[in-house]
Amino acid sequence: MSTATENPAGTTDGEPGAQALHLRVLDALGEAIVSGELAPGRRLTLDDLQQRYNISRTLARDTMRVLESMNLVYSRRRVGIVVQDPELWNVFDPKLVRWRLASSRRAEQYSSLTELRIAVEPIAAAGAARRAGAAERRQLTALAAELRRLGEAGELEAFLKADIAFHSLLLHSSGNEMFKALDGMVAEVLSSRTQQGLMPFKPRPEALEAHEAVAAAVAAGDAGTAETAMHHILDEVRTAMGLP
Amino acid sequence: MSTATENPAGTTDGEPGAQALHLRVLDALGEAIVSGELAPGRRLTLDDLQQRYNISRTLARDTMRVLESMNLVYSRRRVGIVVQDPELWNVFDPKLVRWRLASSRRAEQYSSLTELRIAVEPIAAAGAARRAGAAERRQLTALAAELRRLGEAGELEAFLKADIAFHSLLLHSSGNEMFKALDGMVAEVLSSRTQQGLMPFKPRPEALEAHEAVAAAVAAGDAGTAETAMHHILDEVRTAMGLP
DNA sequence: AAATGACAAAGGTATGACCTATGTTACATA
DNA sequence: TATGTAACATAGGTCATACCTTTGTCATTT
Repeated sequence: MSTATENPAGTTDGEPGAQALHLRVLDALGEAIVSGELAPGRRLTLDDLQQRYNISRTLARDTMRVLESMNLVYSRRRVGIVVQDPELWNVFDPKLVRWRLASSRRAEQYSSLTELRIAVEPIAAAGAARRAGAAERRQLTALAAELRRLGEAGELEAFLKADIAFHSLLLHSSGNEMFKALDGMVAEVLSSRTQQGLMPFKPRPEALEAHEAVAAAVAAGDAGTAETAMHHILDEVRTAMGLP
Repeated sequence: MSTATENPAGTTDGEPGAQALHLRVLDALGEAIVSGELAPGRRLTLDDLQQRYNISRTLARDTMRVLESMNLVYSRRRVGIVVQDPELWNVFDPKLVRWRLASSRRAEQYSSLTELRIAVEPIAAAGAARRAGAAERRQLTALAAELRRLGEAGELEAFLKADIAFHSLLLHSSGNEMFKALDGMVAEVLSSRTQQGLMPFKPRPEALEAHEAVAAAVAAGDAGTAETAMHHILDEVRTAMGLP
């Protein structure tokens, strides 16, 4: 086995420009850890990785370093690479969230994310009411109107898209860089609700009103009202998901 | 320059077991990017890194991979390593937070974190009221009592330590893994308040009462009250920091 | 039983080579 | 002149190998 001629990393090798090798290995290993296939405390060596994925030491090290930087593993001389306790993982890393959503533990990840939404989005709405730019306020109002139109027409797919745009824009208008960084995760949660049939055929009128209320409050610069209205939206979500 | 004999990475070489080389390089580069010394769009090459820090290509690549996984840079063939726009950074990565707190932009990082606390901690308190274990409830109550004692005695350092323990335990009792992961950042914010003299000589009585109220509500399993009481604590913080 | 020292395993680091994608430039063509 | 195209050089991607350093482990000694 001089060079990696034998289809490294178990790729099906179908599409040409698939992905960089190190990313595929990273994803594979990350998913293995997150799924519990490689349990906490499990010890690996660079040699294991090289053989398991048929890669060079360079790539094994690259992958390990990234995993280490996410606190999924740590490495010690003479010991090897050890899978960390989940308590220590950087659970805000988008890669990790993605892996968990793809695993059998997806339900837990969703409820964590939903609770995070419940916490953050009202404050983000208040922040937007204080700090959003004029264009953002206009766009938010427009999106709320579009949500009503699409919702009443029962166009669920388009509704989802607009809903994601609404919540994402709100986070971006909040003026808090950490809130902005949550937009991908919120989009993920919203998509999944629709895909898993957790959405009613038509959005409830209360939800439509609440979105309009948020947009109006943000447009008016009324932080308190924006926060409360966003709370109403999330109460909808909470009950829809059967949370307390 | 055959091997790295000339004091690589600019270490002062004083303490023997300082740190792994790759971590020092990572910190140095991360801080350089975060501080703006390496502005977004700035292009580097692996060769640059090797020379700048007097390291081998192996380490330059390791460092780059980690930075890439944090979205601080991206790398493209024939182009090099490009510093990303701050909008795209993984701002929840603890390393990044640490670098920013050490930079001249620390104030922005603090206000982002504080707003995040304002959002998360009340919901975490509510979660704790629902899901905390018996031992956690007892310990929270004990910590609230200790906070009163230390606060009234004016022992600021011990108070800070207990305060951190209180908020950290609350996050850990919330039953939400993502909230748990914020404990280090909350501790950081709390420490800084005291160090920067933003704390009154003695904690305000209202703050002490609010901590006791949170503990009592969690102990009683009263989620709504716990959430509200935590809001009061954070209102204190908000006004102390001069936020709206 | 405890301290000590030899040994070996595994990551840490350094080099050098070759592969491959891709920006750039120059040239040829319409 | 504008445009498509082919050659070229650059810089990361990947691999292989070698040596250093730390640190578990185990046998030896006291």
